[in-house]
Amino acid sequence: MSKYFPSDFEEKWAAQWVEDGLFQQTFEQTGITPDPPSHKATEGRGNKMYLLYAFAYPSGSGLHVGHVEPLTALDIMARYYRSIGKKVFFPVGWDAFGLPAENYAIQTGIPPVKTTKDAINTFSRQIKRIGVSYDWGAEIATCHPGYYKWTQWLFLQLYKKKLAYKKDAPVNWCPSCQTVLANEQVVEGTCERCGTDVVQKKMEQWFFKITQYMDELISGLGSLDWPKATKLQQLNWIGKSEGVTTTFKVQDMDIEMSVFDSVPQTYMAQTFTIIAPEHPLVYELVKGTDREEEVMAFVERVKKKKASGSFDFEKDLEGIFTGKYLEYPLAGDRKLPIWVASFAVYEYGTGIVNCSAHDDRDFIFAKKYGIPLHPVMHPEDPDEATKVMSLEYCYHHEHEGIIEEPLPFKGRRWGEVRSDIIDYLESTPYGRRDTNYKLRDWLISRQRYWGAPIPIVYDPEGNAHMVKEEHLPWMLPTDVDFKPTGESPLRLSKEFNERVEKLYGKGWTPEYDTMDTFVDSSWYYLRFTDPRNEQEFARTEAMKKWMPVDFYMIGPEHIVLHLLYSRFFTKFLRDEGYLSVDEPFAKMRHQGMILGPDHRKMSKSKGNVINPDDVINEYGADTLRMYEMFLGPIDQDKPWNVESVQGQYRFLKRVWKMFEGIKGSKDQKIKRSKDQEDKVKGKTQLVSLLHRTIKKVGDDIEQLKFNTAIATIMEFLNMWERQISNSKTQMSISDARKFLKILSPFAPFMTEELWRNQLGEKESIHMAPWPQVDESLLQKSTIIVPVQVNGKVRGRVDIGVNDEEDIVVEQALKDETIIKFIPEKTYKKVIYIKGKILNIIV
RNA sequence: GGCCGAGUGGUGAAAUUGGCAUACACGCAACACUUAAAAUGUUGUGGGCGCAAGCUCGUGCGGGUUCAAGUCCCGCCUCGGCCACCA
Repeated sequence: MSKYFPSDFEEKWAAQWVEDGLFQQTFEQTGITPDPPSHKATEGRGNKMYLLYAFAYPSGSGLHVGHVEPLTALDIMARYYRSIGKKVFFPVGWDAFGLPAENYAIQTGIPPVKTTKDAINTFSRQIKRIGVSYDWGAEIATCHPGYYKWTQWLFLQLYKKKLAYKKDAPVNWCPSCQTVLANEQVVEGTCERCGTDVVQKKMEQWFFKITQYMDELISGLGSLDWPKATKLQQLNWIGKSEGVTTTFKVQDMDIEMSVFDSVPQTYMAQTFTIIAPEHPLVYELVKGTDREEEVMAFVERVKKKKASGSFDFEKDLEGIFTGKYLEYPLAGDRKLPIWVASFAVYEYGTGIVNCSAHDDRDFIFAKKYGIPLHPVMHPEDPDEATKVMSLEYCYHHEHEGIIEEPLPFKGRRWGEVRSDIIDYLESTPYGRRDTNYKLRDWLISRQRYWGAPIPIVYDPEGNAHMVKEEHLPWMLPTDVDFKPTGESPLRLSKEFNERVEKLYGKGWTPEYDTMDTFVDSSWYYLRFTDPRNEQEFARTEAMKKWMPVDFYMIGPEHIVLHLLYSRFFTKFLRDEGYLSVDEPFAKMRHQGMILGPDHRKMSKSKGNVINPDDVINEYGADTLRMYEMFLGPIDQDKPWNVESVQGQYRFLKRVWKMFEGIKGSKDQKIKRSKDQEDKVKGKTQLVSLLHRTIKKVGDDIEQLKFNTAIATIMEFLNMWERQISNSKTQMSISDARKFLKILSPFAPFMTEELWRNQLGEKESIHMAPWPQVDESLLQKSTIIVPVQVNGKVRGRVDIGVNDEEDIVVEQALKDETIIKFIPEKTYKKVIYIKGKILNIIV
């Protein structure tokens, strides 16, 4: 047998597995008869295990070490769950539409179809090279007409239910990408992709009415096994808040204004009203008055500042008086001056707020412009109360204080009075209980080429009609120019325009926009269950068989958008009768980021990028996999260490060497002669450790603790080598086989090579069952227990596992080093935690 | 500003969930093999004191609970992530 050269066999086995179809066609088992539930099942419904890694965008630069970590983790799970008898479904697909390919086309003129195909080929090759046991038979790509046909179908279903609608709305526009961006794609006022300042623009846009499902998107989180932080972020994003909406008349005008307030306790403190600069009512208020010019100039200035992204609410806290007053009969004949204020948010609530002394921003604003304030709550300390009432500082409404007004509630506590005040406001003609959300409907229109065309056509009067289902897939035209013009590229396609007139009539025109790629990627896990179906997006039985996804691994960057959208689609399709699950992803975790050796995020400009191909060329794919899994906990950010990689290579070489000695040796019965006693003892110890290792590796994989699983395997190898050199004890072949098997999910290539060539097995190691743990071997008969005196470890005793306290104490008191610390030879108290520790208190 | 997470050797990190702190690995040092290097192997490796057995301090800082705290409680400090004008 030659030395360990991974390049000798890794690619051979990768090709062989594909040829033998080892991990293939699981989706075809989609079945009609569900499998009987397994007792081994710890996750998943019955015996199925749907494993999913976030839909990858096939970028031109190829696979990154950051992809290798989650891919390997899922692959380990896939191989492990298969060997304990689960039906594993582990499909692969490509989130293939999107801006980078189109931007590249703008630069080079190479069509996105071509670059995307190349990129997918590169990714596929690399993923196969690291041995990911994907089911390639279920491969899908969102840019394929066979896929986007159903994305368009989904759009039409939403349209039929009025959950897809068109509206003229101010949108975020990126001047560089020449496209509309969703709120979520605007980062600090700049475009998420190119960093250009985003501007506001009004356009007719298509929306999905995700807000229809807001309450269920909140309540559904309860049942999910997701990281706590992720759930919280979703909650914050939806931003539900309950309160009161009150409506009042503007003095001397025929205008009513509504305001939302989630802190209605302040209502008697409210002394002025602010309105967002973007609000159309601003113009109505000042139109034709002597304030019109000044106010509208202010509005323009603030809007521009906000659009540029440089708006800072503390620095730019400013406003202007409209000259109008809001009638406020809740406080007698009080009139609230109406101000346009830079910090009022048009998109939230009604865009109009009544302000009081009990809010930091309101307080600062009022002080700045000399607007009177009227505090109604104060602290219990009388000195402090005087300061608050004389407006020395803002006593924030989140503090627990004593209510002064309204009089019927006087003397009660702030937090406790809230509900009663809402009831009171509801009993007046002005208020009603109300709920507000931060979540907006989902803007899906994109003035872009490389996406799924929106399946809508317009008649000559401009009315929207659905593209007929028999015309799906509504093909993306190819005769387009990629130069950005601010128009949708599809507008200039001759074929596209002619197609519509031919199919629908003279003067009919297509919708030129394409869909946000998040639409494509928010239902792909359903298509996987029935990827070649041409009649339906997926058969109901197929989805019933596999859904929900049992384990989903995605990067933390997808916490908000992708997950909310996917949950929305799932709930919609359930309501339409296609699906029987409420939530798509039962269990989810996030992989951490692999940082550069300098502990910073990898990037070309920093020159700290590690290329997985280089690592494979030097050490092989097994080493790369082992290293990334050994680095640390999967959900944590971890720096790459160039030198540490060799540690894994060294370990694999040692394993390889061990199996050199195995070939040809037979399982021998060791004679129980005197000189053989060491051997027997060593062998017993080794076998016992092997079974503990098998158990721990399995447990660790199920808990995603891949780093400690590997450490455990290493400990076993250390022991194995020591036994060979100390007592000349070799393990039996059947035990060596078990060892190889538990290593095989981590290092699939080397273990396969040794399994077949060294152990002479005919079937792949990856089809072999996980070794059974012999529970009787897990028990040790004697253990070493640390002995503490007054809480400090002073010695150890060797005792039987089941020995009771008095025996252990007796043993401990025989030990000279221990007795040294018990000068009086007596003790007050003894604490013995069975098998763990003995503490003697003197 | 809000929410979440994290601080353990020279480095990446373990710690059966309150029970021997530093498993496993990297690095480093010495030795063996070698003409030499690489590779490999052996031994050592938290700080201080000591020839040594051993003692003592030690998980960001300060307190507390407990027979026992990296782990639980209270108060700080530092770093990272996300959201940030949401009334």
